Amino acid sequence: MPELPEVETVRRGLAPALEGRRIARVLQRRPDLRYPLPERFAERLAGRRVERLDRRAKYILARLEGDEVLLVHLGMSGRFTIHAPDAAAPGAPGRFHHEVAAGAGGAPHDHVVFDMEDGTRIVYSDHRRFGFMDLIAGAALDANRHLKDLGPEPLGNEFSAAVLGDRLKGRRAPIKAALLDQRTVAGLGNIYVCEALHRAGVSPNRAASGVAGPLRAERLARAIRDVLTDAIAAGGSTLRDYAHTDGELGYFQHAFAVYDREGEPCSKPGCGGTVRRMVQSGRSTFYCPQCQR
DNA sequence: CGGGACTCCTGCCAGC
DNA sequence: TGCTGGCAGGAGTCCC
Repeated sequence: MPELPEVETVRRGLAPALEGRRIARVLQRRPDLRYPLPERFAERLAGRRVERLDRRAKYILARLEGDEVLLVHLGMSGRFTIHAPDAAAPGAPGRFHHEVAAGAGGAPHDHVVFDMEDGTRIVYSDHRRFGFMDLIAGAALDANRHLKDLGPEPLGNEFSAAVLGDRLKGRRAPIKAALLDQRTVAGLGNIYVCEALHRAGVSPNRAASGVAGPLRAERLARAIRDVLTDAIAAGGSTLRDYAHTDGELGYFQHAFAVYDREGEPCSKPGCGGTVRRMVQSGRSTFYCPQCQR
């Protein structure tokens, strides 16, 4: 379910296990995810210290010692699990067997395994393999093809009603499509676009340019910020330390107002409408035709 | 150029 | 029960 709030939750969950710690060894169990992994990927990561974990849009950026950055995108089904040394290898404290067998990191879709120097094992699995990883020089980060065209961080200072309005101006595509476009605002996906439009009372069918005026742009910008902030808060409060006991990160069910609620009554007080589902550019849109105009 | 259709991959679920 | 088609939270590429 990785949109911005889920990626942020994963980042926070991974941070204690990675920041300031050294990668002992990386096991790469296939040559590619969505794209080929970089040349000598595992070798280049072995022995490196992770200085900091950042997030940009839906990307996790692990800043490595030596000014390189490990870029991770979870795609649709990417997930990390953290395994403490004792839990994963009982009787062999702090160490794993050299071969990844049936235990942690050995499941069919466990594609990349990071063994930290302290014995913690971090496993990336991704059954649909829409996720990807790259290793980039820090200096080249802004020019990276995945990052260079991203719009503003919706929770950052650079995002405002004026900025949003400016980016919607003159665009004839439906607002739903414009918000899914990562160049407009970075980090929204299908769920939070639906939720934000519902909060803002804006029809997903409306042309983007029709939301560019100051009043609607303000309402929409606020809705975007609020819905993301609430979702991050829900992630943090639902998962102690952002991790389930089995170490899986970022997977929790939010209470959505419209997403996947076709046929249910609109939750807005006094609205009385019914949530509908339609398809826009091949993807489901959930909305209330009554209060979203 | 903006915008829409199509594409990658696997799993799951409703319906027959 | 078993098969089939549709659908899934992303985003790059191609074409008009």
